[in-house]
Amino acid sequence: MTPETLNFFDKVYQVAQQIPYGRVTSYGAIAKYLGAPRSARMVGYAMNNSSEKNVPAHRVVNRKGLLTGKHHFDGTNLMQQLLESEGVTVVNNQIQDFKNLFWDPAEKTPL
DNA sequence: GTCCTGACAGGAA
DNA sequence: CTTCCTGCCAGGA
Repeated sequence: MTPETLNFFDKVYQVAQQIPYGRVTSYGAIAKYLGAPRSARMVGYAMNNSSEKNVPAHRVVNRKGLLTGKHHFDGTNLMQQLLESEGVTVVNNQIQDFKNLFWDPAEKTPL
């Protein structure tokens, strides 16, 4: 693992921590923001180790607003619970009104 | 060293 | 609108 890789992972965590309460973003958006638009998968991979970090991984979903990473949380619907507790509506593992709740780290779009 | 896998994304059919 | 296929990059066997 190269130092650059460690930096990338660390950056991912930092960006994820910037996600506002009740907002969500995508792996690709984070990757693109870090200058690695082709490394969206690496963002998800980094999130795998986010358990030890203080990172709201539940606010990061794929571009369709689908909770693809819910299986990596303890419970079956823990990720959905966390989101709904923040006011985000989730139906069938999919975030409703995803486009409106989407938060681009580059744009930092306000609600 | 090769091969397989994965919390993705984008485009095509 | 949905489903399928390809490209990417890092890690583990």
